[in-house]
Formats: sequence, C-alpha cells, structure tokens
Amino acid sequence: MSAQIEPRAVVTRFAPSPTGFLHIGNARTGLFSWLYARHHGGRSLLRIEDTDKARSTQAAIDVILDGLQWLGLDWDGDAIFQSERVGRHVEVAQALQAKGQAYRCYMSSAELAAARAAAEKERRPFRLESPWRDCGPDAPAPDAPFVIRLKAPREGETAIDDLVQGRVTVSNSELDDMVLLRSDGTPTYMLAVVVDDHDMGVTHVIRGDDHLNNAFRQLGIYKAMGWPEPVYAHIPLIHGPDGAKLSKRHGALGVDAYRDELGILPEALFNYLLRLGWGHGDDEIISQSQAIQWFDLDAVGKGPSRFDMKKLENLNGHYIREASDGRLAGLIVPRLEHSLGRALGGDEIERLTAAMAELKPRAKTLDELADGAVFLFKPRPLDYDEKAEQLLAGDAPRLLARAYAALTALDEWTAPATEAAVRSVAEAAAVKLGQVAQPLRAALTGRATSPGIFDVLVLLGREESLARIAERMGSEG
RNA sequence: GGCCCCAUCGUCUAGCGGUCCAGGACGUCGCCCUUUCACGGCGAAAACACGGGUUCGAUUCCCGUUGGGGUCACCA
Repeated sequence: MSAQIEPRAVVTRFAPSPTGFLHIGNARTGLFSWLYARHHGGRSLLRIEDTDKARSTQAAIDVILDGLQWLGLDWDGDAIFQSERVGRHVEVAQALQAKGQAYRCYMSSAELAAARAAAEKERRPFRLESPWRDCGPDAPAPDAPFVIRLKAPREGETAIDDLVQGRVTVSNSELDDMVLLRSDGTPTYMLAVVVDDHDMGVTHVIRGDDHLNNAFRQLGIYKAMGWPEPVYAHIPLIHGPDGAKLSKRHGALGVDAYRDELGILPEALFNYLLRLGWGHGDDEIISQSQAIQWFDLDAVGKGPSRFDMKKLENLNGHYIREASDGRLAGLIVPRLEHSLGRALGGDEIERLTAAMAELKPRAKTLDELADGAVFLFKPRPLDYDEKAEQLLAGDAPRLLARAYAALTALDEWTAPATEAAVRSVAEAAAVKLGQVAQPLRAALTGRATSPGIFDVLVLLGREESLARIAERMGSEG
C-alpha cells in the first residue's frame, strides 16, 4: 500500500511568442492547457515569450490576447513577460555554474561548424563534446568570447511519463551540453522556459509535440537545480489536408483570420478545435461548460490530426442557426456596410434582424450570411446575376406583370396573403407555382436563390417589392 | 541519416481480448420535404496498413516491415 501523496494543485501555462498572429495549432494547445486547468480546478497562466524584441511589438501581443479572449480562454493573474525576467535567467545560469553543473565553453562557431561538418562527412551523428567541459573552475580563461553550457549527463537514460505520449525514454548519450547563456550574455529559450515555468509554479507543461525532444534536455536543468520536475503533456501538431505540416495555404491562419475573414463564430472554433485530436464517445456538439467537465488529457490522440475546413464550416453553420438574430445582425453589419459602401440606418438593421430567421439556416459562415442579406438593401435597379437573367427571360415578364397586378390588389401584405395571390396567378396562367415564383425571386433579389419568396416579399415591404417587380415586368398579355 | 513518436472509413473519431461481418460526425451519393437554395428527415457507399507471433479467440497485447510525423542551433 503506497502512501497517499497529496496531489499538487494543477497549474498550467500557455506560452506563445508574439509573431503577429495566434496560430490555429497554438490556439488548440492553449485550449487544451486551459481546459486541463479548469477541469482540475487549477490555475491557467499566460506567459508571453517576447525575447525576440524585434518581432514582439505591442500590436503582435494584442493579437494574441484578443484571440484568446475571443475564444473564451481567460488566464489567472497578470500575463508574464519573459523579456522582463532576463536577470533571473542569468542568475540561474550562474548558480548552475557555481554548482559545477554548467561551464564556460570557449569553442568558436567556426570550431563548432568544423566538428559538425566532420561528423557529417563520416556519416555519424554529431554530438558536441566540448573540451572545456571538464576543465574545472581553475582552467586558464582565454581572452575570448564564451557561452555557458549545461553539463548534461552522459551515462544512463532519461524517461518522461508524458500524459499524452506515455512513457518516453531517451539515452543520455543523445543529449548534448546545450547553451544556457549566449556569448552576448543573453539567456537561451531553453533556460528561460525552465526558469519561468519553475518560478511560476507550473506543475503541468502542456505544449506542442515539437517540444518533446526539448523536454529531455530541459529536465537536465530541473535536476541540476534540484527543482521539482513538472508533468509533461505533448500535444500533437495539426496538419493540413495533405498530411504535411499545416501551412499558410490551407488553414495555418491566425485565429483572427477565422473570425474576420471567414466569419467563424468563437463557439464553433472552440468546438472544432476541441474535437480535433480529442473525443468523448459520440459527442460532437460540445459547449464550453461541458468541455470543462469532460476534458482530460488521457483522451487526446498521440498522432497528428488533419485540419478539415468543411467540418469547421458545418459546425459554424450549426452555431449560426443557434445564435440569436440580434447578435448575428450585429456581426454582419460591418460586412454589409463594406459591400454596400454606405452605413446602415437603424430601421435597416431592424429589417436585417427580422430577416435572420430566414437567412440563418442558409449560411455556414458570417460571410455567406452577409452575402445572403445584401439583397435587402441594394438600390434599384438591381444587378442581376446570370442565373437571374435566365429566369427573367421568355415568359417571365408577362407573368410578373400578372403577379404585380394581383399583389397590388392586396389589402394586407403578409406571407399568407402574398402566397395566395401568387398561387392564384399561377393557377390562372395554368403554370406551376415555380414558373411564377422563380422569376419573382430573380426580380426581387437579383439572384436565383434566396429565402422563401413570400418571406422575401414581406421583408422587402410592399412598396419596394412592387417597384422591383415593375423593373422587370412586361405587359400583361 | 541518428533519435523519438504515431498508424480504425477521404477527414475527425468510438472501440481499452469475445457484445465488431467495427459505432458516431463531416464530406460524398440517393430519396423525401419543397417556389429556388438551405435547414430537416430517411437511406447508401466507405476503414481495423502489411507480415509474424501470444491466446480457445485479436481492431484491441508483443515483434518486425511499410507508411506518416516530430526533432537534431549561441531560433523560439
């Protein structure tokens, strides 16, 4: 019977570097990290890895913060900026050196390159063996630039019990003496991550698969410092439809692009990302609160999964249908104003909201939703697309004239009333309803597809409807 | 190439030795609904990579092959 060990409270962290956009794959890793903390009632921290000062502008940082907030991922406490912690990183490097766990290495980059080239030539794996490793503190210090390297173990092996990958073992002979401090005295990423994670009290390091190999080397710092080791969970990367690393061409867009350019709802992206690489029985539609309740790392797949835009769109369509009319109208107003080239008035937004019930089921993205709504506000004469022109040819003008007459005679302008009128026109002309309805649709919307034609009539209103029909009708024959 | 990891329908996945001639979802294809397009309903095609073991019995366990991915910096 082993003693019951008091589990450490879970502390996770999301540590993006501000490159100008929040990569969709990183967003998913952040989601998993956040979900894990929330599920276990722990803390979810945020650290901005802004050591590359050139790229780390405030704008680039805001993109990440906006993206996270939009997705509904919050964090506990203030965000930590790695750049502000350089002093502490250097301090740890020096402590390591004082303990004899790190050393000054005076090898020049030319020497390194030569050693690497030699290894390459002999077709054997390159493993750095610095002659300065075992010189001890009394070694003559040449007047030359140096780096601080970690004295990594060479015997034995290192194992990680990864929450996603399982137990992974690597021979220590594979590990080299990584650089802790560069010759200009600045800390490397390897050092900074470990020091920050430790100082922030991170218990669970949940990050991309691409860091798995780093974990073994980073563990060396924890061991050398005598710090408690974190639990690791390495999440597989997201791949493109072709199985290769997700590239710009097929979806490696920033979260902001999904929102702004494609018109994806946050709950749809949340749901999609959650189900990509993770499953919970047959459940497909999963809310945030349900996700928190159900999520755990053991159900995360070990292999990379491919990004599927079609499925995201399907999910988005689902959430559009669920969204309130007011919210949707508000979301597409900017898109409509952009394509119309003018601002929408209050009464127009009211009409837009009223139209949502009919427009919603026809759209998979906000872009499509806006496109489906634009006919409501187009000035006369409409621009008719090719299919609409086809519908308006032949007998159509004559039938439109009859419909015009029947509609003009109506006392009340409702869907049932207009339907009765149009049906009677079709009957009188001995044609199918579609023979009248389709030209009507073309005349009213300029398109061959739209919501139900009687709803369109009501949405447009009597005056505008009749005016649009008049544009295209001939004489009653 | 060395090291590490992975492998169920086209895609995301369920399956944790027998309940699987493998379930769900997206996509695809039919049919229904219908004034168009959607939505919705019904249905179909579609997978355990291959080869050895272990076992009374393997999609499930082990090994190999093949395929895929990750990583090998004074970048993060």
